[in-house]
Amino acid sequence: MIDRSKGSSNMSEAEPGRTRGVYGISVAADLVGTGVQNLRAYEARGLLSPVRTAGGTRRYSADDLDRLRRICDLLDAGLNLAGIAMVMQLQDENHQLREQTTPPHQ
DNA sequence: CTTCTGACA
DNA sequence: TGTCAGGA
Repeated sequence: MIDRSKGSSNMSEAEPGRTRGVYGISVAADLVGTGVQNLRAYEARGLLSPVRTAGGTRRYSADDLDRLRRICDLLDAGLNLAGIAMVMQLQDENHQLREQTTPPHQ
């Protein structure tokens, strides 16, 4: 099926390479080389937070795709979904903290 | 496309 | 435990 409501030949739109690059779940699954069912399992474990459209379809941004890649790498490293979830949480906390406060460097 | 349940390595 | 497969 591949529901792509976006991407209607809209060149006039600004093109932020991150956070707004939307992909269908099938495209994201193909990109990471896994099935759509696995992507849902990752989201259920809190490894990802894809934007949900009004239709209920998931929209995977480039950032989410990068996160998926990290998941695959950590999974190959021998970690389970729970361990990856912790890594993701800590990484997200660190990212937010870095943007909020001034880096304690010098 | 979504959700859930079941089975296999 | 994680992945694959089927049906609603």
